Amino acid sequence: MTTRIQKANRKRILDAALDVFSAHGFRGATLDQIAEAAGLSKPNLLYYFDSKEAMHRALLSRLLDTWLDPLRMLDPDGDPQSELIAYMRRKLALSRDFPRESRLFANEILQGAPRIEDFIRSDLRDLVDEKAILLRHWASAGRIAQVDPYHLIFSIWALTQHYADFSAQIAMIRGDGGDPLDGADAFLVQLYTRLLTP
Amino acid sequence: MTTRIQKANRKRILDAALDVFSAHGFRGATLDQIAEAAGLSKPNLLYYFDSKEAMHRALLSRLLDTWLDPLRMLDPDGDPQSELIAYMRRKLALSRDFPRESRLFANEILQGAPRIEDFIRSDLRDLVDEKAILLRHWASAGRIAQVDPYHLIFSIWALTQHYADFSAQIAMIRGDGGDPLDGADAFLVQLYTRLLTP
DNA sequence: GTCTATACTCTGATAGAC
DNA sequence: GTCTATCAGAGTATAGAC
Repeated sequence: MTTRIQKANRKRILDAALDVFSAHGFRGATLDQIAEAAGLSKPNLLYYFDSKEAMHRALLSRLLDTWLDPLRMLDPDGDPQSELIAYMRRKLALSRDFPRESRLFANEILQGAPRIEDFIRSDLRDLVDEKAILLRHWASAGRIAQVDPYHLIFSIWALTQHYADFSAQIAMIRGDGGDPLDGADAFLVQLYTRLLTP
Repeated sequence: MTTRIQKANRKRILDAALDVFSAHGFRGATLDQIAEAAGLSKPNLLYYFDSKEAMHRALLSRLLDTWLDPLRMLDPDGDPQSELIAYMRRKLALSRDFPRESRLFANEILQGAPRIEDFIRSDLRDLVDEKAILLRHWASAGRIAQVDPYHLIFSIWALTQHYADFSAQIAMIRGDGGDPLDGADAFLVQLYTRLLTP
């Protein structure tokens, strides 16, 4: 039987591991750092997770489990332009609310996506292909401008995730006090409104 | 005296180190991998560079030395819209021609920019501030649309660097055969033309 | 369940022969 | 200049007491 304490400890460990993995990558992270951040001893970490890899896998699978949701929600029956702007906003909200998860993902891709290659080639690719067809329909029906659907999706990923993945740079340029995402929503709405209007 | 052979070996080592550092980050990279990629023994690497850090520093300083050039070239006396699109294209060309350098930079920022913080807070920040003023002038003179100058610059970074930093993902989604940047130029010209036209 | 102590591997760096 | 051999430290993981 799994107690409340066990659940709470697993949660604490994963939260600490997310801190460390997202900031240093898989190899750059050490169990010492994670133990320190979790307030537990190193062997105790390994009582809850079989290995460092197991922690990382747990984080990734938790992330991938919901990574597709924003794009999935793109409604074929909605207003095309509003739907796309709403999708962009859902992705931007993820960067605001879950920047560590975004950086964890970015680290994986930067390193050639060794641990999530299967996910990208199957689930993600299928979903993107499906939505690309939808975007093409919308474009040829004159409901949005003629744009390449794949680059349109990539652009939303690039622009929204940038605020999480490169937040260190943004903070250093804009002054560390304010919110790095300040004004991002208005700018991106303006950008996609102008891009998509037929 | 420095021989041709020494110069050539230093070059080989830096090239191999760029491969490894850009793919695995500083901590994730090992001297064994670099030695293997360079075709030299591990101690021989350390004959040419004092330490692993020294190799990394050499790569970063070489990179930062030219990192500002594309933005610097933004000409206050040119046509605003053409100048900005030309800037975007220079950045996109960097992603095409020097993807490893882009990933090296991305790795640094993801990890909080510990080694290039000074550069960002001084040189980069000053340049961005200077160009932001220029963009504001252009906007209030009605020569480009009213857009936030900082977010405009960030968007160019995000969109162009994405093609280098996330190329693994793009290749897996679009099919590994073709050039990940195929169609990117046309899409981005379309995007910025629509965004910037007053 | 949690800790101390420790085994064992990997990695950065050095010594010294050639 | 380049290599083989090796050291010292860090890092993951396990053993075993409590």
